Amino acid sequence: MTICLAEASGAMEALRRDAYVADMPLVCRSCAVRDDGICGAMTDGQLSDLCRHTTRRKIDHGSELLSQGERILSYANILKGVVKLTKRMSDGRQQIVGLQFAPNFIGRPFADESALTAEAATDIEICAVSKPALDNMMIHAPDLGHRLHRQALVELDEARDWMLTLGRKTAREKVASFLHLIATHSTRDGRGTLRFELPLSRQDIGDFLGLTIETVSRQITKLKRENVIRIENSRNVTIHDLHRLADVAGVDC
Amino acid sequence: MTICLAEASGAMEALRRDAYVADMPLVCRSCAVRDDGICGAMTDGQLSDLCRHTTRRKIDHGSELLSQGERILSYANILKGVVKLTKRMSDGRQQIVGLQFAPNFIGRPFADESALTAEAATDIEICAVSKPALDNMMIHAPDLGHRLHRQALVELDEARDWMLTLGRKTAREKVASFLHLIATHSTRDGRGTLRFELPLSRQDIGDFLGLTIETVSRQITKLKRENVIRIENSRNVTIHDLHRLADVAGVDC
DNA sequence: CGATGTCTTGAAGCAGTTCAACCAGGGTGG
DNA sequence: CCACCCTGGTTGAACTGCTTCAAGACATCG
Repeated sequence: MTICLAEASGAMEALRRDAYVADMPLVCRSCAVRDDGICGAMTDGQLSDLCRHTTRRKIDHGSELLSQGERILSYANILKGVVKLTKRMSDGRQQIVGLQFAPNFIGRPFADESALTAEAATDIEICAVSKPALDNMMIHAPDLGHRLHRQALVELDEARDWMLTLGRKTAREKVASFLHLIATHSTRDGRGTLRFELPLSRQDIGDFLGLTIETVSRQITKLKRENVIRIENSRNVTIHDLHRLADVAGVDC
Repeated sequence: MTICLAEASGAMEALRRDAYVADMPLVCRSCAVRDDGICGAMTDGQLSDLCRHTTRRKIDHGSELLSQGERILSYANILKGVVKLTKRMSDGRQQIVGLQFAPNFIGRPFADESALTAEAATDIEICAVSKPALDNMMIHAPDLGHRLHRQALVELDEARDWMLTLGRKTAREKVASFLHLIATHSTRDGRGTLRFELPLSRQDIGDFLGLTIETVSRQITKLKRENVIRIENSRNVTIHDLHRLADVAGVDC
């Protein structure tokens, strides 16, 4: 099932051997998220230590990183792209319970088995870390523990925010909330207007919002007609007035 | 607004002064949760240190411990009772995003301002701890940090489980899920049959499930008619077959 | 160019809401 | 002690927002 976070050996042996002697590992030097995520909490020394247990990978959208009920063998840093975390019921119903963007960390310390499925929503790039190696490092680097603790709390806040969306918002507000979420996680280019590509299919959006694909589509069309958003090719979104979108989403009230 | 987690000084000065010289603080000796929650991670010495910054309190149901948007000045351990965590929108809609039972810890490390409201669902008893004191202790007691980290992750798991309930289950399944949740958090007396009192009003249950009070009532009545549950005085529940309830709830699939 | 997958649109159905009345228990005061 | 109210819960009937089912549009790719 799982293609990435399950196996340990990687393809970059040579690079990593070099890295081991250097102050900062070679792979990490050009890393986009060297100072973010959990790596920001580590010294060059710790990093080159840990580096012997990491593997960089590119993964196509749709591939599972980790599967509900499966043993967790690795953690991972997202370097690029979006990962969706989903929960499934036996009859096929499913709910996306979280979206992870770069440079976030994926994994669940203190657990052997995954309670959810992690799947690449877009094509992604990750830096996988062997679980025992990081667990071990956590003992000796309290700063690392703090970062992970902090991220867990941020994810908890996000999950609870979304519970309000799922439980109490209308379809219109839900869709607007989703667009708002993606908008605020994309790099703002230019002043005011935001332009980004949706990382999720309509089906995924539905699974994230607890709606059907049709309802999502209808609400998007409606927001389009009202000029709250603009969409081309069903994935490329432009937002002129983020504040207005937030208003429709019922955010920040 | 907040009546408890905001102020620092308490009524048990004398007791606590005594506690300071003893190995294990006097207040803690008879404490029901001494070995659970976060206190279980502490030595007697640490405990008597921390003890100078704690206050035991009884609080009536309905009282707010902490209010959305307010500064966090204290943490608390729940010794008895149930606390609900809610999020409100400006138009009055609200969603319960978590229930906390004894001996859980309430609070949000690494944040100054609360993103949610904590309110006593039942009459409760808590042991409030000054935030700076515990924050400080966290630096020197990594074990404490781990416990808090662990609890945050458990809460995250619970939140995500509930997202599936909110987003993808029917009213019937939702109500059954709620009853199942409460059932599994109450002490099982006797073999098989469970008997407990609902800690939440119908309104609260609705706010927890993203339903109206009427729908909750109807579904409960239906489950009653089908002998999945028994209810007396609208609050005292008896469950003969927990497995059957789990089945109706769509849990564990 | 047809084939396939993704998205949109329409029409009908239904689960859950809304509005309104009613019921039960528990206090309060005459 | 009964009449009164008040709060929390139940039940009914009409409505509506979202789903379901079904068909069509659009884009991509062999």
